[in-house]
This record gives sequence, C-alpha cells and structure tokens, in this order.
Amino acid sequence: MRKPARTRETWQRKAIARAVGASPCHATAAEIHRSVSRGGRPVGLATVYRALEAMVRAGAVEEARFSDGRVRYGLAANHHDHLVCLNCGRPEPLARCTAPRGPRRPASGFRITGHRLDYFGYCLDCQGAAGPRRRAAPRRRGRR
Amino acid sequence: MRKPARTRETWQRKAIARAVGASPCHATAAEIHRSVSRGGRPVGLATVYRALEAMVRAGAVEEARFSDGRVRYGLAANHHDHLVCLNCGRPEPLARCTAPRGPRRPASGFRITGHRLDYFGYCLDCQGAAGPRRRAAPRRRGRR
DNA sequence: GCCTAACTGATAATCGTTCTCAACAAGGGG
DNA sequence: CCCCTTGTTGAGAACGATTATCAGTTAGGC
Repeated sequence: MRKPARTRETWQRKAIARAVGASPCHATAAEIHRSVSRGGRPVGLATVYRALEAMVRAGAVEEARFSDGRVRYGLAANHHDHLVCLNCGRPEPLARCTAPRGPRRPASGFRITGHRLDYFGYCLDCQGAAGPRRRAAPRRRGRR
Repeated sequence: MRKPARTRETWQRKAIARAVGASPCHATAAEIHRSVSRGGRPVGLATVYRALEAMVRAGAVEEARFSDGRVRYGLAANHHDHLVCLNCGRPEPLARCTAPRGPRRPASGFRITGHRLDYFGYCLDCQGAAGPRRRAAPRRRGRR
C-alpha cells in the first residue's frame, strides 16, 4: 500500500520558506518573489503564491492585510502585532504581542485559534510632514 | 472672499451614510451599494467608493479587511472587534472592544490613534462540518 | 528504475477598486 | 433669485493583486 505523500520538498518551496523567515516583518508575495529570484534560480510568481498558501494551510505561515490591500506573509512562529501609519502605510513590527487572551467568553460557541492586532496612527516621519487626517497613498489602481 | 465649501451634502452621500449606519457589522462597498440602490434612486458604484473614502478621511467611518480581500466599512462610533471564521470567512461582531490601550510605550515615537483586533477560529457551524485546518473559500478569482 | 500524484512556470482570467471625463448641482455671493 | 465656482456624480475603461488552467517536470515511495 502506497503511503500518500502529503507535500513535496522542492527547492522552490525551501527557498520561499527561507525568504519568509529572513524577512524581519511580514512581506508581500511580490517581495518574497523578488527576494527568492534574486538570490538564485528564478521562481514563478504563481509558485510563490501556491507555496505560501500551502504554508498558511499547514499553520507555518500567517497572513496579514494592511490598508494597501496586499496580503503579507510572515512566520507564525515569529508572530507580532503592528503599528501601521495612516499616512505612508508602512507597517512597523511590534516586539511583543499585546493582545488579550481572548474576548470574555466568545458567545456563539466560536473556537478561537489566533488573532491579529494592529494599531493605527502616524509614524515619526509623517507626524511633522503631513499631520493627521491625511490619507495614505496606498496603491495606484484604476486608469492611469 | 468666497468661503470654500469643504464637502457638499448630496442626497447620495446622505443615503450612503444612512446605509453604513444601518448595517449591524462592517459591510462591503458592494453591500452598501446594493442597500442604497434598492431603497430608492440608484447610485453609481464609484460614488459609493468616493463617499466612503471621504467619510473615512473625515474619521466618521472605519475600514476593516478580512481574509476575503474586500474592504468593509462601519461607523467609527460603532467600533467593535470581530471573530472571523477561517472556514467560511464570515465575520461576527464582538459586543465590546477588548483591545489593550496600546502597546507598552510605542517606541519610535509612533502616535497611536486607533486599532483593529480580530480573532481567528471556527464558528459553530464550521466546527462540526469541516473541522479545523480547512481553508476558507474566500473569493473566486483567476481563470474560470 | 518505475510510476503516479504533486508541483512548476507561463499566461489568461477575474474582480474589487480607482481613474477619466463630461455633465450636474450645492451653496455662497451679488 | 440668478450666477458662478467647484465639488460631485455616473458610466465605463483601466489596473493590479491574486487565482485558475494546462502541459511538462519531478519528488519520493515501491
């Protein structure tokens, strides 16, 4: 009887896992793709997305989404919260997780397995320059 | 000297603001668009996005992004955290905010003005049906 | 070495969101 | 009340991150 192989250890996935671990904060798929392709054989972008999806499913990697709409990936073992600037959109990692254990008694029988906590505000650079209530320029979309 | 009018009170913006306030939890732009257009004169989708952007800039509305990638909008006055199911992706509002005041001393001089806290896990419906470690079906994209 | 299912790369497709542009209208001035 | 400036609207094109397809490759159990 053949034991079904769950996942295969390709050099691409190893390189992608290494790149995710090397990032100090959560990185976008494009950043990971660039990092991997720069440091060796190029890897397809679709492969990066598929590998990241598999790692998320396996619980090794966690996703984070900020206001720019792009998904960012980081090692689950390296979990941290963020300070996100409302002006420049840049996320800053927080040293330690400050979230409470969970809401007092999640009614409705919800089973909690994780969380994500982001603080919004203005980073040092943007406090003087632009002042509050100025929106970020998250990403250029739409017609050019 | 003409005093420049900052914003104009069009019936579209009033209707959109009413629809945002009527939603029990954060609603997507498409939901708000549908809600507004159903209950009266139809409004362009671009208008909905522009009005929401203006309200966010004014601080009256806050954004939330879950794993399906769509932006959701809710009244800032009605702030609440969420329980997000990893299987079905449905967000459940939490009655009260449980986030700590802020991280112990945001180094780097970051000025915190708000936060967002989500708990991940599995809702009652998905605990029995699918079990853990099964990914949500967030959205259909890519080739058909 | 063989075989099969998992993986890869290139690329087309999808869809939420934003931009363009001409036409419209809020609301302050006269 | 009319005029004028300028923010707003609606329709649709454009955009870009992400996902699906498909044919060829390969990891790894036997």
